[in-house]
This record gives sequence, C-alpha cells and structure tokens, in this order.
Amino acid sequence: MSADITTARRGRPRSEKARDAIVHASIELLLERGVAATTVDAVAVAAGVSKATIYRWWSTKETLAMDALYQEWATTSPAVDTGSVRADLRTLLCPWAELAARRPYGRIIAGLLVEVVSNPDFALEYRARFLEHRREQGRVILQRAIRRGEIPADTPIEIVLDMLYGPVYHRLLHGHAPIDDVFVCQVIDTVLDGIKPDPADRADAAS
Amino acid sequence: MSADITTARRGRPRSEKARDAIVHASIELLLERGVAATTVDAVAVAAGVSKATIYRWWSTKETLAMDALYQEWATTSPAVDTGSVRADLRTLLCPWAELAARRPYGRIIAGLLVEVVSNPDFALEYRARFLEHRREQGRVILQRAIRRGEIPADTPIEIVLDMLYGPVYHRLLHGHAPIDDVFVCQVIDTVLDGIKPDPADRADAAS
Amino acid sequence: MSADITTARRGRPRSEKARDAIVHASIELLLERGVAATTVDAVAVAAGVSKATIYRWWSTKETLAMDALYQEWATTSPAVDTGSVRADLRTLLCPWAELAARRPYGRIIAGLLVEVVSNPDFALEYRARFLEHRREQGRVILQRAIRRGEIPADTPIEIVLDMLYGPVYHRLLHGHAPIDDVFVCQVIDTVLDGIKPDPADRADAAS
Amino acid sequence: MSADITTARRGRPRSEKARDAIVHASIELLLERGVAATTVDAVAVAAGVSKATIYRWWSTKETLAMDALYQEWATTSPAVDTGSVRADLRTLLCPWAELAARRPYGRIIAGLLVEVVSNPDFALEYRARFLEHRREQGRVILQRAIRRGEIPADTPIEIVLDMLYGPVYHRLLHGHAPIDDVFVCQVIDTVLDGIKPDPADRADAAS
DNA sequence: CGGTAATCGAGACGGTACGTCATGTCTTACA
DNA sequence: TGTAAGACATGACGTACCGTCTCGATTACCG
Repeated sequence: MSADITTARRGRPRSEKARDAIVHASIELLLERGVAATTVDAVAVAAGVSKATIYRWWSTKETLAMDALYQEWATTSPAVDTGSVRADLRTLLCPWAELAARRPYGRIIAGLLVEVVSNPDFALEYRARFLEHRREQGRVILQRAIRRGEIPADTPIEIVLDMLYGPVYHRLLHGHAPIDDVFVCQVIDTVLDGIKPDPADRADAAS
Repeated sequence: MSADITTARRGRPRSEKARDAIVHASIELLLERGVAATTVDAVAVAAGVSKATIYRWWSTKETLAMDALYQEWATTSPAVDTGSVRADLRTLLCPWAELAARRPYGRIIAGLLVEVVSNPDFALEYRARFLEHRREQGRVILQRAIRRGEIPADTPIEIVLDMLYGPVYHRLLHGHAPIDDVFVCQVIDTVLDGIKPDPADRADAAS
Repeated sequence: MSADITTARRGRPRSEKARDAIVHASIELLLERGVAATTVDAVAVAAGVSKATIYRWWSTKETLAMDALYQEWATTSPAVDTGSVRADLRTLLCPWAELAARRPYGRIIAGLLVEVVSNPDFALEYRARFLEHRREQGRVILQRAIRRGEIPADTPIEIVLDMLYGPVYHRLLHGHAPIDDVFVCQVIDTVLDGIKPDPADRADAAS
Repeated sequence: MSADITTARRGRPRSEKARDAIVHASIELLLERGVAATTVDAVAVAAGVSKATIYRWWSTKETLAMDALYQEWATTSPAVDTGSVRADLRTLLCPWAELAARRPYGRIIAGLLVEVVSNPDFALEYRARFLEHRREQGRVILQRAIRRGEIPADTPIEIVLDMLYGPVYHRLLHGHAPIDDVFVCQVIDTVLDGIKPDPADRADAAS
C-alpha cells in the first residue's frame, strides 16, 4: 500500500497539494451537479491543476469520484459495544444516515452505481470500499448479539444487513421520503423484533 | 384525455410501428450496455428509424429509457386478496423480484436514478411510474391486514414499504448478493414478525 | 407552356393564388437572407402554404429561387433603336443596372451561381434565362451598329458582351464599389472607344 | 505581429502537419464538389484529423475555404515593368487567367461569394485577400502608364480595373465561354484602346 | 552543484456522441 | 387530383467531453 520508506523515488515527488485540491474540487462539483455533469476539465480548473495531472493518478472520472466520495464517506464510527444490539446498531447507523442526509451524496452514489452495474472490476472495488466495510461492522454487532443470546443463532445475517442498509439507500436514491432518526430507528426496531418472533405467529409461514 | 372521435387529426399520423421499434431496440441496447453506453444513434440504427424521429417524441435519452423500461416493468400483478398478509405480500413481491432478477434491469435503473437525484421533474415522473404504483399495491395489502387485525393499526406503513422494497433494490443495484425467493420471503417474514412484537421486548425502545 | 384550354384536367386545379404567394414569399426571404439561409419551411409558412405544394411544382430550392428571381429580373426593356450604339447600349444597360442596384439581388445570384458551377443542367437553364436573353439584346444592338458602320465588322461580339456585363456583375457580386450610371456609361464608352481604335496606336499589339 | 522570441509558449504547440493536411484536403474536396457539398466531416476524414481540430482554427467552413483557396490563388506574379502598359497587363493577367482556367476554382469562388454578399465582415476579409491584392498591382501598372504618358492622366482607374477583372470573373462564374489568352488579350486591348479615344468621336458622350 | 528524472501547467489532439436543423418524401383527411 | 398538416429518413451541423499527447518549466534526489 505505502511506498517503502527506504526506497528513494527518483524525480519530482507527487504534489500532495495538488491531490488535495483535486479531491476537494471534485467532491464539491460532484455534489453540486452529479457525476455525469461534472467534467474533468471543470475539476482541473476548479482545482487549479492540469487535466494531465488528474489522469496521471486517476484513470477515469469514476475512479476519481469514488476517491472523492470515500474521503467524506469513510468517517467510520467504530462498532462500539454498548451492551445491547439495538443501541449498537443505532450507534452504527444513525450517524451514517445523518451524514447521508446532510448533503446530496445520492447524486454521487447513483453515478457510481451506473459503473457498478456495468463494470465488474469497478463493482468489486466499490463494494469493498463502500459496502463491505460497513456491513462488516454490522456483522460484528449481530454476531456479538448471537453470542449474548439477544438474537437467534440461525439469524440470516446477510439478509438482515440488507434489511438495515437497503431501506436507507432506497430513500437516498429515490428521494421519496426523508432519512431521519425516526426512520432509521424504526427500521432497526422492526428488524430486531422480526428476527426473534413469537413462534405461535409463524403458523402460516410454512405454506 | 381521449381525443374527440369526431375531430379528424390533420397530417400524417404518428407511426406506431416506429414507436414500437424504438422502444424495443432501446430496451435491448439498454439491458446490454446500460444507459450511458447506449447512444441514440445506435437505437435509431437498431430500430431502423431516424434519429430525428426519436427526438421528436422523447426529449432526452433518459425519458426514452424510462418508457422502454416501463414497457417491461409495468407487468402488474394485481394485489390479490389471498386471505393473509404474508401470502398477499409474497404474491406481490416474488413475481416482481423474479422479473428484476431475470435480466440486468439494474443497469437501466441505475442510469435513471442518476437523473432522479439531479432532476426533480424527472424524479416526480419516475417515482410516479416505478415506485408509487407498486407501493400503492403494498399499501392496500397492509391496510387490509390492519382491518383484519393481522398487524397493528399504528403500523408505520410507509416505512414498512421501504423495508420491503429497499432490500431488493439494494441487491439489484449493488449486485453483492442474488435476488431469489428465499431472500424475498425472508424479508417479508422478518418485516411482518417485526411489526407485531412482544411488547415486553421493547422496553429500551422508548429511550 | 400554357395548358391547352380545351383539355379538361381531372381533379382540383392548381391554385394560382398559392403559386403567387410562394414566389412572392420566396423573393422577399431570398433578398433578406440569401439562398442558403432561406429554408423551404420558412417559405411555406410565409406563403401560408404546405411544403408539399412547393415541392410539387419546384423540385429543389434553387429551382424555386430561379423562378422567384426571374419574376423580378425579367423586366425586359426591348432593344430599342435610338439611332446610335452608345444610346442603344445605355438604354439597354442603365435600367438593368439600376434594378440590380436597388435591392441585394447579388445575394440570390451568388446562391444560384453555386449551383451553376456544379450542376451543368442547372447552368444551362440559368444561362438561358438570365444571361442569354440579355446578351441577345446586346448582340442585336452591336450587329445593327456594324450594319450602320459605327463599329468594325470584325468586332468580337461575344467578348464585347462580356466586357459590358462582366464589370457590372463583378461589382454586384463583390460589392467593392457601387453600380451607378456613371459607372455603366463609362464602361460603355470605354468599350465602344476601344473597338474602333486609331490603328497607329496598335503597333505594339502584334508582339 | 511576430511572437516575442524570448516568450516561451506554453502548452502543446499547434501541429503544422495537421494544418497542412486540412488545407490540402480542403482544396481537393472543394474543387471536386464545391463549398456546399464539401462537409467538414469529409475534410476531417480526408485529412486524417479530428473535426474539433478544424473548428478550433476555422470558425466556419467558408473561412477554411478562403484559406484553402488562398494557398493556391496567392501565387503572385509581381507587377513587372516591361516598358509598356499592354505588356505589363498581359504579364499580370494572363498567368492568373490561366490559373483560374486550369481547375474549377469557380466552384470555390461562387461558394465564397455567397458569404461575401451576406456577411460584411467576411466580405472585407475576402476582398482584401482576393481582390485588392491583384487590383493594387493593376493600379501600379496603370499609374506607371500615366506617368509614362501612355494613357490619359484622368483615366478612371477603378473602373478600368473592373473592366479588366470583371469579364474574366464573369466567364469563370457563369461558364458560358472559355477563359483563354485570346480572350484576356482582347479585353486588355479593348480597354487600353478605349481609354485614349479620338476626341472627335465623343461628341455625344457629354449628353 | 550539475545531471537525471519524474512531476507539473498548459493546451492541442483524435475520437465520439450529442441534440438541432434542413432537405425532400410520404401519408393522412379534406376540399 | 390538389392541398394543408405534419411525420418521416437522411445526413450535416457545430458543440462538448473524454482521455492522450506534447511541450516547456519545475523540483526533488543523486552522483
């Protein structure tokens, strides 16, 4: 990942100032206009940088958009152990949902999803950086809950994760309803209540 | 809404053959390549139609993509009354999920969402045609379930709808896991079980 | 040219009103914008006529422009016999030059010449209607002058005609200098004086 | 006018190879088809160049056509002093007329005149490059002839120039007769003889 | 402290799709 | 059959963006 500190690199070193300016300009333009309407030329101008410098470090506009989004999106609240699943999940999801709602990140995510659904390599990279990291934190919480006996041992964890993140992404991308704490808490509650049901109610589920 | 049957329309009438060819060619190209990589020229050639004819009826590529997707997507299974919520929801969601999984519709939807998150007018139209119609059917089912006493009267219906559709869209757009009947049924079961919880478990929910 | 009055033509007869409106609208638009910038649609709208009606009677825009120009341009002052070549030529050329100078006919002529230099059939038609008619009148004057003994019998008539019309067209098309009576008369005088020179001056012409 | 030799020019320098290829391809296509039928796309393909590169340097097709024509047309025979007006004018006009007759330059000129008669700015530029340069050489010859006493001091030089160039352009654009040395020499002779007439013949000219 | 080498800015380049526009044809219903 | 209305195929237009490239200038290290 990081260059060997003893390996001296020849030539002029990469300008960190330029990198920061590019990522910063990108995120602003992307949030304002979305991926499609953000041109690399515009980023270059806004960052006070040459277009060649951008393409030297990012092979496509989407790769740059991914890095730019990651910069903001990766503020990871560690999966703290509060003692209860419910609180753990709230601690995990609420700050993230708040972040998602604060600015139109949906514009960038939608643009990246276009690439995800068509470009398998990009999809791998995208999921690793934006989905898997957060899912892993949820997974830890759920497994801890199993150990604690809060939820059944046969809980379908992957599906539960989709039920926690899916509704938030749904509103983020479609914009038909707001993403607020009430919404997130209700989702968490319903999921948690749903995975430890009263057996008596499930009589008709077998049909 | 309907044209006056006695009012003769002047001029050459619109070619329905051309319209069909355009929509057909579009859906094929869109599924194959996605919205961004589908060019209007390519649609025109594939449909054996002039580019001008396309632009006469669809102002943007996204509008055309919406119409093309709608053609396939709008196969509405009416919200039949099977007698139980669980079966009603399965009848509603399973065929739709199967359809969604059969071909890469995610490619088109992602392309349309790009427009949705940036263009409010388009978003209204999109939601009316692709979200609201299906949500309304789910709403009917849930309200019937309330009348039957299967679920509480204070069930937060809109959130429940997001919990039913959101996870499916999540997998459709991110492609991290398959959309099969097991998944859809599990989502339905968890949601239904979650909205009629044992009151005793909710002690900490009030905080 | 004209339809046989005894031949009964089936169906609706051609609308002379439409023909006039088309030619009239054409000439106005052509003078205002030139041939290239005048669209057939615009002519149709201005004439209150269908585009199909225009194409029924004129196969191309240029053909229509030719007819429209001819309408105005064909005001033929008959080659009157005043008794002297000089006066005959003035009577022939001055009114025509005045007409040419009154409105920007050069715009239409330039547009037609584009077709002339590339389309031999059009060139034949154009020359027959716009050049040959006027040249013939000049030819008659010059031949009369030969019979009268005003100019030599071996006068190269075709070249003389080019020397009379060429300078006027030159100014008409290039617009570098005005076309007025002084100019036209000077051209006539110089040509007439040039074709009956003092033989003594031509000593070096043989080299 | 000339760039400061010490001022280093930033960025990739303009490709002279591309410029030459564009002008070359243009002149060939223009001569073959005329201005209207020459598409910028065709020029780009023939020159092995991007369309954007053409539009970067030439704002319109006509501007490009002007540059392309100028490349060939600007072969200036300097106004040599042979000792007699007649020979001077022949030396000036005959090679030019030969050039004009060799290939269908009329096709290009007609196309440019369309712009000349409608676009005043273009007209200025066109006249400066294609008319004025040659007229100036004729002017020099005629003024030298006045000093020598070969022609009257009050010779209307501008009109004489129109009488020398006009007939050639007339045949070039209308194509009704060939442009050969006999024609050009006859024009020169007639004009020269016409501007030093026998005063006795001009009796009726004053009216 | 001068050479080497990678970076940077500027901006021209080939390529490709865009959405518009004009031409000339065709298809209706009406006169 | 001629006409108005207007949809149609064709194809060029001029613009815009992408990602590559070629310059001269800059900035480190390395010898």
